[in-house]
Amino acid sequence: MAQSDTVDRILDAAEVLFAERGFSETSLRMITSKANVNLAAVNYHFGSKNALIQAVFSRFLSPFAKNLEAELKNVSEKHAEKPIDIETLLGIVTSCIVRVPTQSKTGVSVFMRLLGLAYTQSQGHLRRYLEQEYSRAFKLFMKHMREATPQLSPVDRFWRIQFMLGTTAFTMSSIEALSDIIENEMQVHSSTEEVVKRLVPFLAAGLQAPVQK
Amino acid sequence: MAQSDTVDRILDAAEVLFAERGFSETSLRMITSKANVNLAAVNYHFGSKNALIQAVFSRFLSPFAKNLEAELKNVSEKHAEKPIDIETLLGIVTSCIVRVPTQSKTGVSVFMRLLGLAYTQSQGHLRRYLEQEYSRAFKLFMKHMREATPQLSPVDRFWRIQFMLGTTAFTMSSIEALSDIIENEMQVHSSTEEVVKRLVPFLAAGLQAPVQK
DNA sequence: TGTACATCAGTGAACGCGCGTTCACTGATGTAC
DNA sequence: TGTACATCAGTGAACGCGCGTTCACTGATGTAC
Repeated sequence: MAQSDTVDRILDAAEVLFAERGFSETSLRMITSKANVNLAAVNYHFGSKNALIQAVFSRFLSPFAKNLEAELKNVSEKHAEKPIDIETLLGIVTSCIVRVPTQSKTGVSVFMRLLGLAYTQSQGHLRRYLEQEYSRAFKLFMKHMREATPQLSPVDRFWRIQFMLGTTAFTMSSIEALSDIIENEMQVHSSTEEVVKRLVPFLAAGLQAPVQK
Repeated sequence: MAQSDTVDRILDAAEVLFAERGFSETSLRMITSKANVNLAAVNYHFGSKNALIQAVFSRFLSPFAKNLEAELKNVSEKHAEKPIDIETLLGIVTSCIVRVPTQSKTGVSVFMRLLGLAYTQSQGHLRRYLEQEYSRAFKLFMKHMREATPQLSPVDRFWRIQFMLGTTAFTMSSIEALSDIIENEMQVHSSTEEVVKRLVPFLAAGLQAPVQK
């Protein structure tokens, strides 16, 4: 056991358990026993349970944000000042997500479920941490979103982007349960990648729907 | 204090606190002290915390399900065997939701946030209870959904309905936070009803989006 | 090269706390005879 | 009409439990002289 592979073992176990059960429903004792690590090691290495939660997110959000910023800059240079259309924009986001987990330890679906939970269960400290930590990538993405939907008023755009994030977050947070249901009822297997492929046209159509009255 | 208005006081307090904080983050002591009621009264009247959670949902879901079934039957008779279109269908659902809270004690947004949390935080017992209790209304709604989207394959329809539920649940569960943000940033006030009005075209467009490949 | 000390990852046991639940009890109201 | 008993809403205090956190400690490794 090399020096401080303990830290990674804790992060791996926490990532999986948080994704399976949520944050307040996962105790440090569950995490440390899954990781085969002493209970006190979490507070030794991370300081608190909240700091551990944030560290779990950093480990996968940091490479994602880096990918996203790079890719957005790259594509917008190719587009030579013309705005990127919505489908391309959403495609960039999903491809950046899919590209991360090779760096992380577990599959895409765990990653996705955590993203869903982050929006859905966040207890304040996490939301504040994420906003502060990834505001640059988020603002860049929003700039392109603005350019891709010039027909929308700021208020309509705001709400539609929230609807889009909501759909994604929710779907991702319950993707395992939903895949099981459809496998039972219709004998069709759905990978996370396939679900994302179905999600993109739904979102793009919703974003571009005519505004009512 | 008339006989067993205690029960209603507990339900009122629990409804508000669950909506504000989620289920496992709300303790019985918070509920009973807000309700000005003895701690033991919850277990006396409901038996357990889980049973209280279910009771909170029943109190608003039962009239909603009743409204919905009646309205669906009513409108489909008028349509004389022709399928109801999506916009009308979604309009029926939202109008049935909006019509409930006069029977319940608190506003629409609490109701909505609870609906969101039910999907998002449900700890198994709640999901099982809701599925069993309201399967008839749900199946009726699904039948009309099927007829309104004949162009979709069963798998596509399944996923798009989940996307739709997800968008709604998520938006409703964070509607307060989002309304605050937009009020700060753009000086625009958004009532729950207005957000729902924005949501419907988004959902309808997503549901009817062309299927990719 | 040897010794003394500092640093650091990790440990085992305990801490205090808030939780859901239980239990013996009270006091008001209804019912039977 | 009066008495004995049953029912029922509500109470106060305690129960055991699992939680996140703390603390004194160990033992290995690195550093200074």
